[in-house]
Amino acid sequence: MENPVNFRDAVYMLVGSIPEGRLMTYGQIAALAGSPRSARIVGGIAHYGDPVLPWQRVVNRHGYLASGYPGGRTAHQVALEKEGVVIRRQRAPIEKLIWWPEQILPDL
DNA sequence: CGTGTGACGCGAG
DNA sequence: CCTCGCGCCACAC
Repeated sequence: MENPVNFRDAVYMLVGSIPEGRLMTYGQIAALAGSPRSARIVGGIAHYGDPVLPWQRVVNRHGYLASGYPGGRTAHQVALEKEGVVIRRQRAPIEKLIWWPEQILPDL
């Protein structure tokens, strides 16, 4: 059985599964969705996709805030800080907050 | 059905 | 730590 879920649907599923206060990267989501080199596509889906999903929990490889987030980086920062994520110099501590669906990390 | 992206990633300087 | 350049590829139109 091939993957019955389209890339985009897989992205939706993954983004929707990110716990509050945790983060995932575009590349990581792309890889888990079955297309490791489509990180940019995830960004595109974030732009055109369902605005209800917690896109604020998706950041780039370095933890930097999304340049195209509705309302700009400021809005992105506010959304994350609401979940307790501390942003410093436009960057989130991705190393500590990254969420891995297949791996339960010990309590922080 | 062809074309142009881009909320990315990564190497190199 | 920073900037610059280019390959990538599903998606919107």
